[in-house]
Amino acid sequence: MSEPSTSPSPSSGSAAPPHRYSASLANEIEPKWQAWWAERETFRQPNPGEPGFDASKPKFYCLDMFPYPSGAGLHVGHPEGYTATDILCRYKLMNGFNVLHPMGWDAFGLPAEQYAIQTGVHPAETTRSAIDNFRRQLQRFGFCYDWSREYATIDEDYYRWTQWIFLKLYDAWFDAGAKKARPIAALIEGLESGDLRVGAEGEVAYAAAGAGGIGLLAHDAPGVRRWHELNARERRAFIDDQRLAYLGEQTVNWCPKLGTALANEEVIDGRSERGGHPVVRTPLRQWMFRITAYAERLLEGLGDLDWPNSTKAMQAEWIGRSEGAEIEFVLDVEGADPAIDADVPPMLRVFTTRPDTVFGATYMVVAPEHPLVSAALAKPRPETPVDDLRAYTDAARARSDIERQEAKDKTGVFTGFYAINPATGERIPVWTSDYVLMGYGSGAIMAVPAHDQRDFEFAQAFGLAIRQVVYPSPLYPMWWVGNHTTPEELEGVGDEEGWLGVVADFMGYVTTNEFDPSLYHESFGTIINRRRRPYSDPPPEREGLAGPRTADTPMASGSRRGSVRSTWVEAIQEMKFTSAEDFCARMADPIRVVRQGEAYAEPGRAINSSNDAVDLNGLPTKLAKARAIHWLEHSGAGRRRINYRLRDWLFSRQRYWGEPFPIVFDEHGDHHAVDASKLPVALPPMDDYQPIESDTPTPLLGKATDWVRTTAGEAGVAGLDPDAPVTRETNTMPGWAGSCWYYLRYCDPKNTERLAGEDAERYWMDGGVDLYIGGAEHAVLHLLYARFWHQALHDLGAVTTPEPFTKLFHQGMITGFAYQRPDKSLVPIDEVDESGDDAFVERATGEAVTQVVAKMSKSLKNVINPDDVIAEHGADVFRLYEMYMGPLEASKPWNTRDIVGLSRFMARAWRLCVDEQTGEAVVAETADDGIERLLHKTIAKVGEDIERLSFNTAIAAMIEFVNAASKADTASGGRLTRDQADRFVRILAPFAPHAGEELWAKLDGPPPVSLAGWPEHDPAMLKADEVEVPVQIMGKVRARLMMPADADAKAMEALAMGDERVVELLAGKTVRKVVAVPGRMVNIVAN
RNA sequence: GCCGGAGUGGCGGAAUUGGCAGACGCGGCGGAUUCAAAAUCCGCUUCUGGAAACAGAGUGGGGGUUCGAGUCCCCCCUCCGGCACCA
Repeated sequence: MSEPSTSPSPSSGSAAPPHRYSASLANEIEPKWQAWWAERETFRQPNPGEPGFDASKPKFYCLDMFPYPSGAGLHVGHPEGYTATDILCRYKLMNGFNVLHPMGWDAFGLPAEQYAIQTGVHPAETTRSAIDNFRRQLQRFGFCYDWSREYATIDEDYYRWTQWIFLKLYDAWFDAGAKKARPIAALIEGLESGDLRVGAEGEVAYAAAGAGGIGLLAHDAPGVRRWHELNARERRAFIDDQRLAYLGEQTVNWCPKLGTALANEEVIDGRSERGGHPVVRTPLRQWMFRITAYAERLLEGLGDLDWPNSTKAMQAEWIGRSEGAEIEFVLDVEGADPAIDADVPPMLRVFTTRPDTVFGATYMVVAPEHPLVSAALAKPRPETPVDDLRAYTDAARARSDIERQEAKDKTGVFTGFYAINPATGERIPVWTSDYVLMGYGSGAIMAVPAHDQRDFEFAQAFGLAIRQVVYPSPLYPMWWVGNHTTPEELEGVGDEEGWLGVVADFMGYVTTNEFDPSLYHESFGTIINRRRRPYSDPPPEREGLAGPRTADTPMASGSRRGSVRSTWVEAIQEMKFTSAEDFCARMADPIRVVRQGEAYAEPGRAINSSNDAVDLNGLPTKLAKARAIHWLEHSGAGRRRINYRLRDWLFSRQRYWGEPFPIVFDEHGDHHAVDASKLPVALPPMDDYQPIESDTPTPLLGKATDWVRTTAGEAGVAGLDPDAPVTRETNTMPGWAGSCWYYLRYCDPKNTERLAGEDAERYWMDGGVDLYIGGAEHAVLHLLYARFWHQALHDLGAVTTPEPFTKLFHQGMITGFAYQRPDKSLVPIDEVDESGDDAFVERATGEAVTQVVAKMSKSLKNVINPDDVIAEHGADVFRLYEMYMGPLEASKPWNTRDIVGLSRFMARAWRLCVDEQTGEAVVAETADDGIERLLHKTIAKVGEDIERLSFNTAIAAMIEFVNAASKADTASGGRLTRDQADRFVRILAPFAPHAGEELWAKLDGPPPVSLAGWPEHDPAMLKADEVEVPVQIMGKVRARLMMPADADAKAMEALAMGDERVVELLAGKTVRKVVAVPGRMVNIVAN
């Protein structure tokens, strides 16, 4: 293979050696090697079945979150993650992997469209030029992407398959019995054969229900109909309602400023995630994805993923699984006129996580949007305050989400209705209040003011009854111990929560020590530790991942604040015992221990909870719940139920710059799919992007009238008369659509038959994407949507793996410095002067400001442009600096001053191998043993550190090696032998690939070094014969002795005890114990 | 309030399994080289006391377990990210 020639770098200063490593040298060799790689397609990775593919190698699919190519160009944050994956990929290549490392463009999106609105330039034009700029910038970093796989989501060849996936989900339903998606055809088959029937509320009824899982509707449930009992319209409506992609009338988040509706996930604090514009709620008929059907699987699937805890927790929280019960409260309409009350629903169905507190439900609340409120307004009850109620519901509807969240005080109005509490038989009032949300559960609650803080505040505000039905669990055994002393009675209380032993110790403590309330915290710690048994809170009842959270699970909680234990400690602190007698006497009084003015929402023991059919009294909350549910199911008043916070995913946008839906509507308004063979449905050209001003959200594509009005034949709809007039769907897909499956397309980006060839998909996606690196801002949105599509596609046989991303990693944000005035306001960096040692003053005022870390922003003038940094230092130094700043996952400030350290390192490394005068390789004849050992150690360390993405320590190890080698004897002409330099350059190359290639070429290695093997290391060389061992006396290091590395504990002890200084220090003391850890240290205990 | 993280020199950070705290880099100080500067090279650089040897303190604070704790346990504080009237 030929080696590109390097001309001597132009001398910048008169004295600088001609071949010194410098920015100008870097800017010369870097583009040269980039061109070399591109020309030879060094990083082109063939697919299975293609020439050059080696099936004997293992695969490694390493994915970066592809960027949205903005007009502003690359930010320093982009190359952080990209450099990390690049180093790892190069390392894997050197270790004999087939590496898939692709890059592409997430190119549909709002910024390009907004720019088009302002300037009239077509979004495709601005996007294409932004892509060219991004590509240029990324290539300047020398990343080893397989550019032959590049594509953009706006390519028709790509979004054709995005539309295809939409149709796949459109043509599928979620079979709750099988817990997976199946084709619509299977649903129709099931209905026609009679296996499936149609429920009263449009659900699927199963023959096997009852024996099967929870929530399945049985054939014999009330109102269930057979398929043949439905007419054609009903059948169509039923089927359309079952689709994974369905048209739903929803209250949507409409953002007038952006001119589009947004998904729940895109709305934060009542404002749009992008741009922070106000969002209002308005009803709209929109395409939705039935992601809620996958709630359980999306949650369960998290357990097996190697993802950051925070991200798993956020997804779990977003899915929001709650276990509890559904309870029916019959409305008390006795004595009312049946004719008038025909429209009133017979009962209120509520969801609760605390069925054990049903005896404490003293009133009910429905959301202002609840049908019962409309019923109360239409046909008022005798007690209904009609005017107040109307005023309240009107106000609640007008209130934006922001205002709702800001309101603290509980407000509400009585509806005039009463319901019967199924546990107590009491007649309880039904109120409406906006603290109950229509979108969660059934929009109605049973209120238990004694044990729910919100209900408590509401009851206080309106003078409603409060009944305590739970006694604080931690105090319950203490209270019991205070009153019952016989072993039999203690037995009776049960100790399944593990409290009694600790209570016994605490009793011992309070009876033998003086009381000091301020020491309660410490004494608990002491007691718990003295018992030497793992202390555990009652098993978690919180929603989240399945299974107990122990220290071994990735979800283990670091914080125990707010736990039952904290409640206990707080309650005891507040009681301020003064003596042991006081303790025993007051623990006997249950009322004293409940804090005033607050609901007790923690687990405890049930009290005041029994009727003729069920008795919960004395049961711990967990058991009380189970018994309450058992009773509800038997009495028919309710059933066990799992509720999710997750809502269906709103998929329609009213914008231009997105994928069109492959859907048309016929004259009846029924929707039809465009035939898959007729895809893509191309985005029509337009030159007017102004949003349509309208009270009702109107899609922009409506302006393309020639495109919208077409015929079934023209649009490619099978099953309709080709001449039948149809109108196209004018909404477009959101930006998430393209990024939901892009990782699949990389497997086989040119395939025209499938979204990716089967062999390619099976090979690269085997076990999922091996490593996915990107920002934590996508923790919920992109990563949840992509998992949903993937799981659905897996069900439907389009992909082979159940989860897309096996290992996920978030790189931290690169921040910048800013300066803060005493009042905490920030000052741009160009308005600040340094006034001595790390002190800063604001130029305008002369006042002192302090340096703080802040997000890079235009207003703070602290944005770093990667192009500038490369011009000043070169890409290799840039890469090294970003990797050396700190742990990849940490957010770190860019400090321009620090980069020079990596420049110096590169120069030293270069000088280690190259004569700065001649530019020739300089090598020693003989190897220095110490350097050889250090090289082995460094090779091992760098390899391990790359594997665990600890690039900062890997670089530190290489710096150490270069520093040590630079100091080595130079008598033989060089510091490293050719063989040593060869090995060092190979480990340096993944980090600084251009300099790596250049040095490799100088050392006569055949390029590219990128495909040379990773050097071996000999584990025997990592061990020294003699090690320095610290000798501690009472835990303090008092001496350091050289000892044989393989000395055993006895020998070490003897050596330590024989040391002069140790003998001196031990004079007059008795040696109690000696602990010697071979190869580590010796500790002598003496007094 | 809830969930997830973090807190170590002047600064960025290291310490992988409970075993020498501060690797490595920046900055600073001193020196060599130079007419001079840059660059480069060498030495020192946690704090306190001391000329030094050395002694004491030290990983946000308080307690505990252990021969030994930055690391494990308990309590508290601060900061960052996320969620939030979710029944």
